[in-house]
Amino acid sequence: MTSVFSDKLLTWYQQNKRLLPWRDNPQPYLVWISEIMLQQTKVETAIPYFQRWIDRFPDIATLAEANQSEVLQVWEGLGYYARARNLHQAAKVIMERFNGQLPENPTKLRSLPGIGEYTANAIASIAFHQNYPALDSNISRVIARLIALDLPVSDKNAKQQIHEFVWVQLPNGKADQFNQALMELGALICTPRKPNCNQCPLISECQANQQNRQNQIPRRIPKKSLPHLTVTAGVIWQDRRVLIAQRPQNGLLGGLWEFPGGKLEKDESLHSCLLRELNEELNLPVNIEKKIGVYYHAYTHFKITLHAFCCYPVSRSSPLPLNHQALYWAELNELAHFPMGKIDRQIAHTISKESICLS
DNA sequence: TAGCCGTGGAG
DNA sequence: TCTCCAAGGCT
Repeated sequence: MTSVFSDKLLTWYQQNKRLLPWRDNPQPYLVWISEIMLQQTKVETAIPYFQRWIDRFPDIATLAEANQSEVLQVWEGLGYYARARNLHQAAKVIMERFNGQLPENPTKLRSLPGIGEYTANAIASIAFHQNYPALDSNISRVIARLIALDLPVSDKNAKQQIHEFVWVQLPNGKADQFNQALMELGALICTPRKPNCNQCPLISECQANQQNRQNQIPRRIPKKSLPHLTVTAGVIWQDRRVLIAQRPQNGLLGGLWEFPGGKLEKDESLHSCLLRELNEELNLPVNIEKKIGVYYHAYTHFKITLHAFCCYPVSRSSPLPLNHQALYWAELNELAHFPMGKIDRQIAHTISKESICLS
């Protein structure tokens, strides 16, 4: 059964939906990849990554057989790298336990790494046309405004009310359109700040608009200020090669490569910090030569200012991967083949372009 | 359960 | 280098 509400919503969606590379042909694999890429990521950001991913890994079997370093390379720049590691691992599980086919059941989908409640329901509805609501932050915001919910959407009670609302409104057999329509509305019209209420197809049913509180709903939770760290990194040269180190599998930038270094401690100079870190991480005494640059970056939970230096081992020696998965002496033209985070990629560009320390 | 996990764009 | 936050999941 349908309602005036869902009729208005679906009509608006048919007339205003964006043409997206995964939308016209919702094959399960394409829907899965798109949903993972879109977690905490804007559509415009994800599109070129999606195209590259599908070109490189056209199906689940190809993905399962790939090397993790290829997977992370294609993902480089998108962030939240656990998503890529989980996609890779899930592909292997699908080959082994599900005959190479993405399961249709939301419970089975949720057993795969990287798929939680939202993504399982999104795949079940969009790829397999099952009747499940997929509650993401867009939909939660839209519903919160529709019912003038005076709570943060993360609140347990708020989630309950939102959940009840979508289950009541969900048109049987059209969950795929319903879910995507609400998300599209949240992304294009019912935006977090300054929603475009005069273009909204649901304006006459929106309690927040009627109360002129659309800018106060949903309620925001004040954020803590981020700690700001100072960090050093060494570009260590030997035989015209530079030393790169692979970060541990889990945690920040897991599996990516970096120029080794670490956090500045209290009352420590940049040079002593770098010497100490290279000894702790690599058991490698070095001489520090010229400074390469200063890099600022904001992660999700802290900000850093990183000072990068050219270094040379005091004597010919072999560093040890005491804090890393692996070490590698790379030629400059090899660096592009090793997945890196934003700052380390910038450093790699700098030393490649300017031949710093090489002459 | 609340903290961890990237990056880019908008304001 | 200000704040906010985007189709969340994991521990």
